[in-house]
Amino acid sequence: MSEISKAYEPQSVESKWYNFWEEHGCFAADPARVSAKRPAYSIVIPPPNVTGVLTLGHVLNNTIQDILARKARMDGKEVLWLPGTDHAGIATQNVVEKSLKKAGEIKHRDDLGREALVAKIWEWKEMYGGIILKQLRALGASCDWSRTRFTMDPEYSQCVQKVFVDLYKKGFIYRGKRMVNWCPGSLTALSDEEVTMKEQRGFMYHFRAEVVEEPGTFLTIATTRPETIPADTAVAVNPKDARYTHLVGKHVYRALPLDIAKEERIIPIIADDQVAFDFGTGVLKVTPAHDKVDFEIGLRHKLPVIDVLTADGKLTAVAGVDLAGMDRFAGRKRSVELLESAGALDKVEPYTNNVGFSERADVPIEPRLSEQWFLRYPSVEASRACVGQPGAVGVHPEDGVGLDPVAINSRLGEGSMRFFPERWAKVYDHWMGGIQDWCISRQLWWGHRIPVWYRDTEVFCGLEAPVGEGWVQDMDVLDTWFSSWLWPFATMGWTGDKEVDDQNPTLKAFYPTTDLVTGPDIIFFWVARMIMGGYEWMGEMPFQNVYFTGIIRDKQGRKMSKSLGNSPNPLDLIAKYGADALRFGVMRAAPLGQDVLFDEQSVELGRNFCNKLWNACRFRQMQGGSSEGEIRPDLLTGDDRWILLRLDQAIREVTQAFSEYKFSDATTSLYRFFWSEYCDWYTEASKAAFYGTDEALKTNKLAVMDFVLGHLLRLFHPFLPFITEELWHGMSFNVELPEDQGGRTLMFAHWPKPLTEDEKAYFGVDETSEAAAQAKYDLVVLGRGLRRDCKIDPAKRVRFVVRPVGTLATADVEVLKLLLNAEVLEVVPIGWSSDRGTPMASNALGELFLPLAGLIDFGAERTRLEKELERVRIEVGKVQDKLANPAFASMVPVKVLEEHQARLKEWLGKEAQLVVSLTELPE
RNA sequence: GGGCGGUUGGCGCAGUGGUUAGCGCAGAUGCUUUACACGCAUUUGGUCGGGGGUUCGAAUCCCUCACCGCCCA
Repeated sequence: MSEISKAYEPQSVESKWYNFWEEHGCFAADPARVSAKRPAYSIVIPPPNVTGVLTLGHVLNNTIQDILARKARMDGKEVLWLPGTDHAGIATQNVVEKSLKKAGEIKHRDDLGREALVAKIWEWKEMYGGIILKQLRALGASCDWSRTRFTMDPEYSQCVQKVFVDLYKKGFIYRGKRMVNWCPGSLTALSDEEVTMKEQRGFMYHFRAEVVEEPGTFLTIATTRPETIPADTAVAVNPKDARYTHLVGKHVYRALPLDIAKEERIIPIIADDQVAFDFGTGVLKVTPAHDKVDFEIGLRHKLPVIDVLTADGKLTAVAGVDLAGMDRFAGRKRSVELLESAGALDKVEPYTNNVGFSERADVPIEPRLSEQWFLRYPSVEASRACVGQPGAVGVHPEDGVGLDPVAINSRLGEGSMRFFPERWAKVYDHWMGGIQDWCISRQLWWGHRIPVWYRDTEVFCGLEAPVGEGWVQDMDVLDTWFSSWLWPFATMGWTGDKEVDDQNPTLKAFYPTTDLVTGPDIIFFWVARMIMGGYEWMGEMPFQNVYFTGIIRDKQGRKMSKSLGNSPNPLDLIAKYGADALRFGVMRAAPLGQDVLFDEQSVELGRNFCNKLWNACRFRQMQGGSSEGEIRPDLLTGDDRWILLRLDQAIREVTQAFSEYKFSDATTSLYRFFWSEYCDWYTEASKAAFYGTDEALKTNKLAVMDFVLGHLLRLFHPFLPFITEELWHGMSFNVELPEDQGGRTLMFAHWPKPLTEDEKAYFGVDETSEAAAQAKYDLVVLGRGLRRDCKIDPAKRVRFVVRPVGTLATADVEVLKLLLNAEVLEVVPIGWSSDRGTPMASNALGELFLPLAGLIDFGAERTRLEKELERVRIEVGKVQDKLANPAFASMVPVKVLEEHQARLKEWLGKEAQLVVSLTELPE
């Protein structure tokens, strides 16, 4: 740092150091280095979609991971941060299909056929896939790129197949014709987790159906989906519903379709407990083909199933000529018209209900009967038990009643896995408690093909196609999450062959992983399933701690979205402000457990912060001298001792914040220490020495500064990796350190430790020295206030007089003088008295006078003093009232009582002083 | 309907029984003071969502209501 620019310029610095780290293998994890003295630390990245580009959500998530990884390296751990991407079945296939259509290459995927399309997607993936991993480098992510994995790597695919076959053989996987969530947009089945409920404003249609056995009697039925009337195979009432019991067992004419003869539209009136009295008219139309509940009713009553919808959500000929070929929503309108024309429509009311939407395609899902593969989850008990419940002692809300405490604890786990924030453990436990089988087959082409083959009635499940002629492989692929749930070990070279895996050094060293950082929105999709997968195949949980980030929103609290255009491109922000600025800005705004309101201003603040750090080091450099000086305790000033104690405090706070995953707390502590304490007070005060002539004092102060800055850069490194590395070298803090402990790079410098008692004694720092310095700075603030109140030009250097309670060291006098911008600071003994009416302020250090030799406006001074007196008297009153309460004195702890008495004394002292000042003030 | 989270100065937050309720941003005023105007100094804003209770003492604990958000049905 021979020539230092006035402002920090991140662009060249960032690429320089990132390349340096990569070239020197700083991110590489080596299991051979793991030992008792060098424990392993590992994180697997939540693999972004291979089609993904960096968003602020990724910035938040990956900055946290990088901070954790870098902190762990400084703690002397062997760190593996394993990166990679997810093939993301539906999303990727959609993206590529769309781009092919746009390019005019195809009109429909059938134009290419399965094999050719998959080949095209691979081509696309090789060309554009994984851009996001390159973007993560710009953020400073210290991933071990040599271990980058993709969920469709050959080895990874092998894992997926093995797991399927294993579960099949264990009886956890079965195939069946069931009601599933069908996405008419993507033409595939979805799992329950991929369906999100959305409130929809629609209508409740009331229509009449005539009772066959009692002509002229009508049942009124309420429905939101009249287009499915042609698929009704019964109407149902509650058996206890007195309004309808007499009709049970009779029949009605189904209202639609109209082109079929009435006699062919007769359906039974049945009784079923599922029917709610108070919903609609209490009469439910039963449509087994198009509703989950109705399907179950249909099973119970052996009703036929009539399917009137195609895969892409159009009505079939079965729905009648009037509706055939129409889209389901157009069909809804049309069916209402038909009911009306037939005189069967009773009334239409606005109605708001929740409709399941396909998460990917954002269209309403269609419950649909189809042949799919399902998984009964394995290792559920262990997975549910391992997550520590908040306050997990006592009774479980659902079924803990009557269990003895030991049983409850083993059921709920001793919290061997921890969630941050803790409350997600409850959500997890609740879901695990009501877990439903997982529909794992998808009617897509991009993904892991299901390893099952058919020949006539034969079914074969295995890693390889069975020998013999005529076998046809299942057409479907597996849900993407069926590969993601193996991520923590499949990425580490797991094979499923125990003997081989036991010899796998990566697995041995780094599994289970230490931390997982992800969003709570995929707690069921991914986190829960990984836990079950971990137990099932590794016999252990896959991670020890799970940190759930918040959701990034704009400053108005809205979610980031493309359509709103409120989602800034992180790369633009990095180009404008620097990666460190972005990281710091985001982390400062992201408290544990809360959504992050993002504002570009916070990145600007990060930029300003980096610039301040840059300039603080620049100031130190400008004072000259080597950076290897030893601190001489005998030469320490009050300011030096104070900043050493503040540093100690900052180290404690930041380290503590890390242990609780409270990153915004850590940034707050760092911000306060560096800006408010080190810059505003210590650096400013140091100028008194640097502008002076005491060379020994100067040299010692430089040593203190280097000590503090050296620690400071380490504390900042996980948050601001680039600028800290640049300064670390620029300040030559690396020079005397061993190569692997900060000599080559700050990345491996040791994390700072708080001062030991011995060190404190050596430096002579204690609470007294801290309080003394604090009082000095307080007095400066009071003195500046006097200047302001007396309307003295800030640039004007004036005379101050200080009357200290004890003794004031020369260095302290110099500091006071400088910080007060005083021409002269006269120290006077206790007996000294000022001219009448001299403005004065006092605190624990002593009294400070601003003699103005007749320049003062006595009226203004009187107002100032009276205002102050009023404030002080209010406080005196408050404390007196408390102490006057007999219950207070008798019940309160001694410590609190003494504290109040001391406080009263202090206030009374101030009051007396003000009274004196006022009486002395000339009229 | 059930569960969870939130409500503290204009904005974002900290503060889980004992101070004069803090911090950052924004605002105001004044400063091109030789580290930094991406800066410095000073400074204005709050009866801690409403009500009730426990306590010598409540932003903090309990009850209740209201509003906002998320998840599950």
